[in-house]
Amino acid sequence: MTHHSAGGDSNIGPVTKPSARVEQRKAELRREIIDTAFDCFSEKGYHATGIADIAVRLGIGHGTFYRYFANKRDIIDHVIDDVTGRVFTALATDLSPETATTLDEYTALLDRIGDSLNRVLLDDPRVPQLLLVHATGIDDELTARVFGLLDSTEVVIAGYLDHGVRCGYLRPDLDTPTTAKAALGMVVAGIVHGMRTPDPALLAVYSHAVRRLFIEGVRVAAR
Amino acid sequence: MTHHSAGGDSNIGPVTKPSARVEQRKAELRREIIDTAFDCFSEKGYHATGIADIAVRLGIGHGTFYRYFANKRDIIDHVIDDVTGRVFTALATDLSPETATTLDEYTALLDRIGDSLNRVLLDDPRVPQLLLVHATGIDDELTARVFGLLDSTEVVIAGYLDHGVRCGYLRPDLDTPTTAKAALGMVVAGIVHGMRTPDPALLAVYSHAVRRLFIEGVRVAAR
Amino acid sequence: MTHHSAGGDSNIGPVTKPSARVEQRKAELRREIIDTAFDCFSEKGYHATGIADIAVRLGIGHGTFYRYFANKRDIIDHVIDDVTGRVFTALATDLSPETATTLDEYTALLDRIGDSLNRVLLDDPRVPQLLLVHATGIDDELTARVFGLLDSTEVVIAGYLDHGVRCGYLRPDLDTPTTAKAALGMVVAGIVHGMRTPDPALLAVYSHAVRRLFIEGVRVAAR
Amino acid sequence: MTHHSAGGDSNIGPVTKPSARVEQRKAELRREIIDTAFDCFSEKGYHATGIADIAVRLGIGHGTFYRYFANKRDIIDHVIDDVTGRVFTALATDLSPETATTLDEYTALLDRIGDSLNRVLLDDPRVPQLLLVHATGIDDELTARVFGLLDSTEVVIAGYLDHGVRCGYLRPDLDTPTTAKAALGMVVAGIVHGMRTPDPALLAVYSHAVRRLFIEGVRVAAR
DNA sequence: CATGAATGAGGGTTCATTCAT
DNA sequence: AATGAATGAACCCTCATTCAT
Repeated sequence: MTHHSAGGDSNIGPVTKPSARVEQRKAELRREIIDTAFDCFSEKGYHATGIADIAVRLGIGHGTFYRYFANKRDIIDHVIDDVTGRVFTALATDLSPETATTLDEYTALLDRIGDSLNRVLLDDPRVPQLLLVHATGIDDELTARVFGLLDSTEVVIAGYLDHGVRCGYLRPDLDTPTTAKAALGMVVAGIVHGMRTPDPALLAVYSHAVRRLFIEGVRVAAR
Repeated sequence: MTHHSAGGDSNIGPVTKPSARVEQRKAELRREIIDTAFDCFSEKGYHATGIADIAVRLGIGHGTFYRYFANKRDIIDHVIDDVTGRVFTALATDLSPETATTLDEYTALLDRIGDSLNRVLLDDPRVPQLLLVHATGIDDELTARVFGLLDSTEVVIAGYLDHGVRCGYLRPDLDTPTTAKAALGMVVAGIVHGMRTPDPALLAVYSHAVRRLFIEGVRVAAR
Repeated sequence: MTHHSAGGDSNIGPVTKPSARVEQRKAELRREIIDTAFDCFSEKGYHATGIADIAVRLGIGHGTFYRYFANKRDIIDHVIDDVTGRVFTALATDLSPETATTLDEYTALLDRIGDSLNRVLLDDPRVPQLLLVHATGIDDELTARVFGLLDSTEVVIAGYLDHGVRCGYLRPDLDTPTTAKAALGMVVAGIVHGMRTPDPALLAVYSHAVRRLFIEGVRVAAR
Repeated sequence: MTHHSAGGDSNIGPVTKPSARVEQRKAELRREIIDTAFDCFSEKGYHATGIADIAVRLGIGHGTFYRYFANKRDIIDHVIDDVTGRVFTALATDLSPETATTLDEYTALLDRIGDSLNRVLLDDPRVPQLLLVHATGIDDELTARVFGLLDSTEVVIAGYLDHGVRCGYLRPDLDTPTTAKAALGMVVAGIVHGMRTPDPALLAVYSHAVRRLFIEGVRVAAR
């Protein structure tokens, strides 16, 4: 029964139907198109990128593109989705929710968050390039989505701050949503910085300065 | 501004030469084109705006446009220049360079800077709309210019911080350029916030929170 | 379905060779493709119908289509052939050639012809829809074929007229080919009418009016 | 004042404003586009004709086309309008409404109507070519318009018949709308005939046969 | 033999830019 | 100097057809 004849894919058990092979190949190509589109969009921008550019770079006919995505607008949506997903996944893995119960632990948490961000975004500066430089201004809807992303992040940060207030190592009167917005502002500034001059060392310096500013402010010896 | 012509043209008494009249009219129209282009670009974005849109809105032929600006790329440059100039002028008027010698004075100065920004930008949310949403991603060069603007602002902020350090009301070991970047991040976050939901009250809340965070950090009772 | 195993499946008596089975299946599918193509073409028109539309409606892959027909042009040809054949078959069955020997019999014959036409064409208004609305203008050759159809019909009609002349109940000086053309014009007008508003009653009224006009003309009491 | 200087078109009186010149030129080009589109559509059909074909044949850039017509659909509409108008104008000039009061006069009127039709349509067989061969099947709406044209004609014919009934030279029980439809069928058959083989002589023969059939029917000596 | 993924010619449409008036 | 008619490069998208599986 287990005749390992030619091919070997038509054997017993849950046979990978030929359609499954094809299905997988399609998923692969879809993935490749998204990736290549991501490359093009983040490098040249949405408007400067033609469907043909994506197709040529992938070595496929441009008609093929339209078998996988409805139109040009469709692909940028999927690219953004993909990038967003990747970023959030990467972040979510790393930072456990409320491990910090003291200020020191909190500082350490911030360290880790910063590191994660750096790893995710600076590993590939094309991510912020796409999200912050090229994705805005294509479309009202898309712009809204990017800002929505930032809003979500703010909420997450605010959650961390709330936790800190509850634990008593952050000011009890802290306006957490607003402070979250300010914090995110600093984070984004750092991301943009790293995007423009991708130097891990500089990033570390920035992270450190932000962390200290955030925790202690800039005044001399408090009191 | 760059009239290198012979003889002054705004000379009292002696007849305003016809050419001067014409020159003035041209300058006016040029100004109007820039303003209208600003309107269009900030509302619909660069790519969605056609030269015809600008011309129609102004009531001129679109051929005329090209007598004043070399091409579409040229006008966005001038619009950005114009906006930048307006912002800096407005800010420069208000905030005297180094009037703060104590932390309280410094806080007051920050107040005033914040107010100025609000007045300038939130008065017309189309300014950040243009600079942050629509101007990026048109062009590498233009993107660079927008970032250059932020860089310049950072330098200015860093100057303030240096002054504070010298005056002794800011931490002597403050990494001023880096802290400036973080500060600008918070400012930009506020601007974006105001651009999206233009509510002066919310803005004031944000300004206050940022100021306090900046001065004191977020920790409980320092030490 | 395509088990080409040994042994005939439904072979009574002399074995239907497997190839015959296949041959028959092919013929069936071919038939179905033509029918479905007819549906699509007559409903949406030639250009608005894609090969994919036909294939999807039939539940076959669109590649399969090309195993039965050379190209899109090919199928419309066969559809027209098929329709033409069906119409002529239906008509031929009913109307025996030269049964009319008196004017009354002739009138009765015209009745029957009219009824047949109605049955064939109005039963399915998609037939004239295809032939008269969609088939013309695709192609010079195809247009010619449709007109050829009409020409053939003219010849048939002329035959009937000749018979009437020979029998003496039609004017001896009747220009039969030309009159046939006029008669066909009236018939086609009726078909188009029925195609647009398929009401058997109206059709009957039209048939009657045409018959009387044809036989007697429109003048008052001849002479 | 009357300096007959160069040109001579800027003289006194209602000066043809330069804009008027241009306006006229635009109208001309618009006309030429319609004519050329008519040529292309009637020769090759709607689908086989590209905007580029029209433009090239006219010696203009294809972008220019879009300054005069919104899209491809728009031009066929205007072409049909134009053709329709031309036909109706030509017919309306010739055939005065109700000049016929006797059967003989009526016959003469039919003669003239026939001649007019011949002149209009056979002068340019491309007119029926466009209307009957190429215009149907492009679009439901356009097909409806063509049929509407025929309907209108039917109404006109019915009017003539009603007049004849009132005058007493046509059967009092004549179903005029229905007979009009039949009559139009014969006319269209003739037009199609002339379109396919444009021979005035044949046309005359057909006209004559139709007239006689129409007036007297085909039976022998009406008692 | 059936399938449908891949292909690319082809066509409609837009719009920045030029230039004759 | 102003105008806007003309232009054509460029781009998005469709769909008939091919061919490897």
